[in-house]
Amino acid sequence: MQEQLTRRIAGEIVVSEKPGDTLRKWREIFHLSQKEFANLLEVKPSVVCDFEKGRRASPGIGTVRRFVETMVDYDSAHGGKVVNSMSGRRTNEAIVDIKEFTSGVAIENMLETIDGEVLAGNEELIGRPIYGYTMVDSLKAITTFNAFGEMYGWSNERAVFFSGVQYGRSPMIAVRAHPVKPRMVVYIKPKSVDQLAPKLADMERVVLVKTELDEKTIIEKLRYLK
Amino acid sequence: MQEQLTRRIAGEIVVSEKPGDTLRKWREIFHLSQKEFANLLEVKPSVVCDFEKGRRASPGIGTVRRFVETMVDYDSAHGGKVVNSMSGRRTNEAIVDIKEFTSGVAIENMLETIDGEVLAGNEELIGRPIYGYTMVDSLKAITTFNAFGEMYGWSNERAVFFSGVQYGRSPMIAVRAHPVKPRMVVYIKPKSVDQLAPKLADMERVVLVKTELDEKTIIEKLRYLK
DNA sequence: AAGAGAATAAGTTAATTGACGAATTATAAT
DNA sequence: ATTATAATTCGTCAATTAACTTATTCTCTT
Repeated sequence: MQEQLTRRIAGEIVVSEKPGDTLRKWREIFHLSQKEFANLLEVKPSVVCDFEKGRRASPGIGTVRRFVETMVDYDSAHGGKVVNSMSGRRTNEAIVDIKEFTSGVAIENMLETIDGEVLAGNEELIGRPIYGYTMVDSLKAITTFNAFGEMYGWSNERAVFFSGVQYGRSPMIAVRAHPVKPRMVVYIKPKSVDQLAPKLADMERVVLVKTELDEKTIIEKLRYLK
Repeated sequence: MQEQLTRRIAGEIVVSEKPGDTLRKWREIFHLSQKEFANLLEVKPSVVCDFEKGRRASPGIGTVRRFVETMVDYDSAHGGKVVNSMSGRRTNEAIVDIKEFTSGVAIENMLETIDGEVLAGNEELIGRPIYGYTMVDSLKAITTFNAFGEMYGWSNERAVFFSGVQYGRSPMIAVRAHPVKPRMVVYIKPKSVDQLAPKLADMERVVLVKTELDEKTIIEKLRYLK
């Protein structure tokens, strides 16, 4: 949550026409005076002012990061009023885990890691890199309206893990129906796999895989993958 | 959409442990070689490498911005494969408009701009600043499951405009029910306003306002407010 | 095994940042 | 009106960035 917000603010500052104004806006949202803020940062107030007033037109990302993190951390340490007020959003119980890698991971690599059996997908598809994954509970994902949009993290070049799979049909149908497609779909301990599933996977050029590892183990193993 | 993605990537780079890796990740997602990317940026390939390899530990935000915008613009200009693939999310038809200001706007200011009549809220509440607004269609917002979480932009210190208001009760009840509260609620041309609404507003310390301007006019006027 | 393209490394220079402190100008609050 | 307190301006200077060039090392593909 904090991380999310930190990224968000940082992004806004970087892209902003007037980074200084944006920084100030956030300082004010956090109810900090320049002086207080400067104290937290262990710099002089004039430094804060220089940034806000744009004398420092293109601060380094280190500086931006420090500034933003300081605000967010400060707030968190004081009850997280602001941070929490931003968090009444985007928690979907269907999503068990969602993560981005810092760099690409070849699908083959992930296959090994999760001990996966390929149900659909050729050499070429398996060679492609993915940049993150999402793990969802199938039943909840289907009943929780809107879950499929939220499934995709920041890149759709990712793997989607489904747990609680019965026949393995619905998840692929959902993938087919949704405009955004993942590169890889993994069924976690499916009861069975309907023959339609691999067909749909082929049509969508998605690698379909099943694994007998359980959710926890998978998350654990993936933690150390990039 | 582009803007969104640009901010997102920029934020990720700034906060990243290894900004260079993150930059590279995105360059790869956009399917650009260092050389191609360097050409687009009109710099030498070694410059790209310098960043990716972290020789530039804390690049200026101007640089980051240029890099990210170049990738995103390039993609957009070539069919927007990547940009569009990220966009299968977060489109809620209930939301008519949503915007963040670059700096705080006093509620009083906004009142003038939209020619609003105060139904609830004292001096103190009216003096507070807001940092953005969201305009929603009441009916859709209520029928579209989950809309109330999405209503809040990046700060909840904002105004929420409701159009299509019948009795003006439901919107305030929704506000009351939701954990995150806006600072200001505006009814656009309400048919009537139930007496319960201002009571709820008082309880929540929210400024409740009605205006007889229509949606378009409001959006137009707000465009020039900060 | 050779050769091409991509990626890294290293050396260099001008421009900018990051930070300070002192002086100045708002902005409240008694 | 007076006194704090907060915010801004600006000159200065060491440290860093941004960018170029050229040379070297990977990594494929044929």
